[in-house]
Order: sequence, then C-alpha cells, then structure tokens
Amino acid sequence: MSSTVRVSQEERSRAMRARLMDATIDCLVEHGFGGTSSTLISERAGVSRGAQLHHFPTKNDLVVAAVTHLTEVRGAELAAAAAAVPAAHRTRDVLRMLGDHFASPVFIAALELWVAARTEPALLAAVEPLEQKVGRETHRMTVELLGADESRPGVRELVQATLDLVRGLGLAATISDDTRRRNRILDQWARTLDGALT
Amino acid sequence: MSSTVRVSQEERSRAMRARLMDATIDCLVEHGFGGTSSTLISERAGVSRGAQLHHFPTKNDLVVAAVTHLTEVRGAELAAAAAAVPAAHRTRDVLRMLGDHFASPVFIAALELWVAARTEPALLAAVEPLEQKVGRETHRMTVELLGADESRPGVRELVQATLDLVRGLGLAATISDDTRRRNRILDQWARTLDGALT
DNA sequence: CAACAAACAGACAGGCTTGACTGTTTGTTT
DNA sequence: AAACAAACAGTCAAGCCTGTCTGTTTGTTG
Repeated sequence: MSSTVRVSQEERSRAMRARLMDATIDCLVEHGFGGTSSTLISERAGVSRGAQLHHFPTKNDLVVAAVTHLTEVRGAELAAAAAAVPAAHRTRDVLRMLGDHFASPVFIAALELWVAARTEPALLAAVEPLEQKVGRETHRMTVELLGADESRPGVRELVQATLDLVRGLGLAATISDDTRRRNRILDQWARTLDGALT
Repeated sequence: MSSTVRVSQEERSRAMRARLMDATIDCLVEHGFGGTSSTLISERAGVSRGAQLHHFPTKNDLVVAAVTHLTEVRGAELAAAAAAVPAAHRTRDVLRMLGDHFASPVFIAALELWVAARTEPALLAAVEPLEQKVGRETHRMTVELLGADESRPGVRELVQATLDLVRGLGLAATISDDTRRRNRILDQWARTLDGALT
C-alpha cells in the first residue's frame, strides 16, 4: 500500500541541489560565512551528510554553486522590484527601491560572499565575474528607470555614484538598520540628482 | 656579560599587547576574519601561545581589544589625512582623501570586523558604539573640511550621503580595485556637491 | 526481472582551533 | 636577598570541520 510517488532521478537531484543551495544562503544570512559549516548546511536543508557530499563533493563546490544561484535570485528580485516602481515621484521611488534591495537578505548573503572572497581565491574566481555582470545589469536598469541620458558628460558617473551610495547604505544597514535615516538621505539625493540630470 | 636592558613589567606588558593587537589587524587584512586563528596571530606577532593567553585569556578578548585599537588608528589616520588636504580644489581633494581612506588597510580590517560582528553578538557589542563614534567624528570633520552650512536644509543629508558613498566605493574596492573609476565618480560627485551646497 | 548506476545514509579519521594547565623566567617589594 | 607576583613558554585534551569510505535504497536500462 506504499503510495510512494515515483520521482525521476533528475528531478530528485535538482530538488536536492536547490535545497542545499537555498540552505547555504540562509546560513550565510543567519550565521555569516565563518559560521556556515557544511554540517550546518546539511542539517538546515534536512539532507544527510552523505547526500550532500554526493551532490557537492567539496564545500567549495557548494558555495560556488550557491553564488551562481544567488546571482540569479538577486537579478530576479531586482527586476521584479523595478517593475513595481510607480510612475510618479520617479527618481525618489527608484532610489528607495534600490535602497531596499541593498538592505535585503540577498544583499547580505552577497556581502558575506564578497568579503570572504577577498581572501579566498577559489571563491573570488566565482564571485568576481558574476558580480561584474550583476553590476552592469543593475547600472543599465537604473539608467533606464531614471530615463538618464548617458551621452551627457557626468551622467554616467552620477548613476555609478548612486549605485555605490546604496551599496554603502546597505553595508551600514547590516549593523544598525535605520530605515528612516536611509530614506532621508536617499530623498535628498533624489532631489540633487534630478537637478543634476536635467 | 649579559647586557640585558631592564624593562619594567608595565612596559613589557604594553608592548606585548600592542604587538598582538597589531598582528591581529594584519591577519584580518591578509586572511580575513575567518582565517584569523589565535595560533596564526601569535605566530605573526612572534609571541608564544602562553604569553598570548596570559594577556588575552580568550580570542574574543583579543579581538575586542583590537577593535578599540583599530578605532584609534583610524581616527589618527583620518585626522592626519585631513590636515594634508590642500586649500585649492577643496571639495574634490577632500573627497579623494576620504575615498583613499575608505580603501586603505585600516578600512578593510574594520570591514572584516563589521561583517563578522553582524553574526557575533560579543563582537557587535564592541564594534557598534565605536563605529558610531567614528561615524560622528568623521561627519563633523567632513562638514568642517567642506565648510558646509548644516543649518540649511538638505546639507546634512548630502554630507551623510557622501560618507555612505565612499563607504560603498571602499567595499567595491576590496574586490576590484579600480582607482581611476573611483576618482572619476568622486570628481563628478564633488562638482554636484559644490553646486548643491552653495 | 536482472543488472547497473545514481541517489542517499551514516560512520570514521585526520587536521585544526581553542583554552586549560604546568612549569620557568623576570621584575617588584620588603 | 628572600618572597612574591607578573610575564612568558610550551604541552595537552576536547571539540568541530572536512572529506573519505562502506553500505543501502531507488530509479533506469536492456
């Protein structure tokens, strides 16, 4: 009477890998890179240690896979948030949207990987190219959202500055989350930016 | 014939503690927080493990002491850099000075501690108040260097934005150090800031 | 259904880290 | 100088982390 549903190996494998990668990102957010041991990940994912090692022979394999996975999640979240920005108060709301993204768990996970990658060559090799890709996409998206004309001198730099600003705000938010402060700063920058872009 | 100079206990103790704290910061820069083991620190400092444990019973004691020490070093370096800013091209050079500081080893060490503190309560308790203090002092110093009038609406937020920007640039610099890009952005920011502050 | 391969489970060994502990040297105090 | 305390040195055990290994289950193929 075992009503066990038959699941294909490919399906099982994909699901298992996804669970492990998600658990890895969760652990990064909750315990930081240093506190993210492979044992902890397998427990969090509800996966036996043997299964984990079967899909990802080394911890580095898992982390690198999680980096790729995280990049996709970040891209998707950003795109969704961008689509939800209202038309009125364009600049202000675009900046707030960016500010929110750079204070979200996915950013925190990316931050942990970023900082760890600085002193781990194997991680850096995986993080650097993906980060550049996300950076370029985010830049392009921001230019489009703001309707900025990059052919005018200084405009490109101002968009870059805006993105580095929200990155800095996101870093500050990891220790003391002060949303009101962040929004005040972003609102003022929105006014200044509007003046400089037109 | 042992021409051993007699050194007071207090002096020896202070020197030993200083060597250990400096070595801790060096290790943070070179190996990251995760790669900074107490054994590594004692080797780097040229101090026996026993002596290390005598001065700092636990690793946490050492790291917390290093945080305090690092804060002092950061303050001193910033003050020295501030004093060296030329009078001409004021805004531009002030921003470049800040940009350089937030890309220096002391900032990297602080970044490692900052990120680690997010998931380590004992560290956070030491880092948070000191970071706020440094933040306030840096803000005050920047206002003074720029000759900004904070009584005017928006000025305070623009100075805060400037500091969060250099923090974001510093974070980006840890992976791909692109000084030219940074200076282009800061120069443009300086022009925009000058327009907004006057 | 038989044979095979992939997926899964859990035990185990080697290496590293931390802090406790014992012993020695050096400075201070009386 | 004797007695004491602080500074210094090095060893050791407990615990965790990683990755290897053996064995079991489940799906696939002929």
